[in-house]
Amino acid sequence: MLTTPTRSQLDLPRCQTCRVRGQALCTALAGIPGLQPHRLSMLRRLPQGRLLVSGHRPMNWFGIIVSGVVKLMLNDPSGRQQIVGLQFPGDYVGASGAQPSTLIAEAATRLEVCCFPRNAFDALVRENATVGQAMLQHTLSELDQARQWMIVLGNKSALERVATFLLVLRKRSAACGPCVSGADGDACCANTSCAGDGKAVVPTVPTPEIIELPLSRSEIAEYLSLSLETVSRQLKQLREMGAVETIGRRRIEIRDPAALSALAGAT
Amino acid sequence: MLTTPTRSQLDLPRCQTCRVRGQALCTALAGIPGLQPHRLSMLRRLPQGRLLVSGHRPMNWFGIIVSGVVKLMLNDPSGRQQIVGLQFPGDYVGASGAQPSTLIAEAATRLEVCCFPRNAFDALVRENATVGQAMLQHTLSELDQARQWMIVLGNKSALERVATFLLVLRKRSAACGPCVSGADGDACCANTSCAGDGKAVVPTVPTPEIIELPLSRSEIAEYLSLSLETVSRQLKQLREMGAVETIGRRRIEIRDPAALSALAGAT
DNA sequence: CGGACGGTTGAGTCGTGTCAATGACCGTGG
DNA sequence: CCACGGTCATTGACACGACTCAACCGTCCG
Repeated sequence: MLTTPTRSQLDLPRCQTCRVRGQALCTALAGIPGLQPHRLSMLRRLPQGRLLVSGHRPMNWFGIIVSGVVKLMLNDPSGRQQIVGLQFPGDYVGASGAQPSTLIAEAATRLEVCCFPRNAFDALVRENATVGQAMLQHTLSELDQARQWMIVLGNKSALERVATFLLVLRKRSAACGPCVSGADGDACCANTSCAGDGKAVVPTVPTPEIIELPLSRSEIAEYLSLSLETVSRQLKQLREMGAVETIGRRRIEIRDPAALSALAGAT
Repeated sequence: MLTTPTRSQLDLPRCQTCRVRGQALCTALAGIPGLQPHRLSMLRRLPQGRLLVSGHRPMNWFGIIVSGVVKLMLNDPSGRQQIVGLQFPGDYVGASGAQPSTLIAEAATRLEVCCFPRNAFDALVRENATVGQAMLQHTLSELDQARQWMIVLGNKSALERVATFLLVLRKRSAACGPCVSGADGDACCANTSCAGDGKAVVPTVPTPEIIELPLSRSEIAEYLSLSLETVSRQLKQLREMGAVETIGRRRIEIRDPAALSALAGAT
């Protein structure tokens, strides 16, 4: 009880300051006697567009996303590609299922990933029930999310989908910082401040919230199963309704979260 | 090495003849020294329509489906319900994620479930890495399936969805018997024998394949995110195209699997 | 025999996709 | 620094697929 926290204080310098150190998996790893996760893992920086998993050749590493966003894509047999999920900081990459699916994971933005050699990680899972537990919990919660998303794809209108998407981004950004490319990290902070240029002082405007879009319009369309034209139109409508404001191509100010939430059809 | 198989031969009478004994989880459980799964679990028979999980009150047991089909439903905030997944023999019920979601599991047909007391099962997972492994593998593969289904909901036309649905049923029925209510159990066996043979023989008209529908039209509609009228129309079209034949309300003969597969847009 | 339920079929509307043109942004090179 | 091109995003006109509303039919069960 005394030794374990003390050791991690002294021996895990990178983990110490890591933005996702609260992750259950990290905790589990840190709890393994004699293991120093930061010695086993490697922090890799990857450019936007880099393929992380491409189905056929399985990765030889397992990663925890530290910053950035990963898009998971599946090949529609009819040629088109569909984005079936986004992975944010704290999520995993490379926990492939049994049968190698055609799943493709690609960096939607610049990325920092904490990578473990696959063999070593698999061994950890095999030998430490708590690590396996953490993996299982996380996977179950991803499954939940995937099923929630089915409702979005199945029952929601175009406007609701776009609103829902923005709310998801908002939630994830709040959880772990804007997690997006931009020029560099501090741009995010700068944005938050500069956004409040005091346009007409409306009663219902608290601190302006700005979220970075990790996806282009056409990627958003692929994620929401809409045409990119429709995405554009719905954004326009949200703008006209005063729920959001677009700032350039990759930035959106949420002016009225409550209205957005209502338009999303709850969730 | 000698004792273990011998003991299971002698001590696991119900597991011995169980249709889903090939399940990885069952194998893992059987491999635990000193454990006799059939002593720990209980085979429960449940009527169609029975609620297994209803979100708020978590189940106090974990189950492996032996026969029958379970539908997983989620409450669309706008009131309607959506079926987000079907669980077939060999699948699990009650491995709830961390945060209690609003997921509802209901018996779509009459059901046989092999039930373990939750506390005992959780303890098994906690203490036996192989059991946790099996759970993780299964959950990962469910996640894969859920993502595949997103393509169905997102990109496919009504006709393609219905065709896909029938093919999914066909596949699962082939894997473990028709798994459906009907009058009583032996109807299943009869079908299984039909389905098994015939491949070798004729190209165009093999042995007629009959699958039992575990869902009503309106349930199929909920699953495919279509209106029930549209489901009906698409079935009609499949009939007119000669791909299938409907037999009463809950039975379908697949006349041309290849055509059906083509109409489903592969998968 | 007659409800009641689940399923089928039809007519009309609306939302979203498609096709096509215009406009804004961004990096490049002069 | 500004002009340039390409890419990405926006906007418009139109068509089609699926939903809605509504009537009808068959089957099961009392």
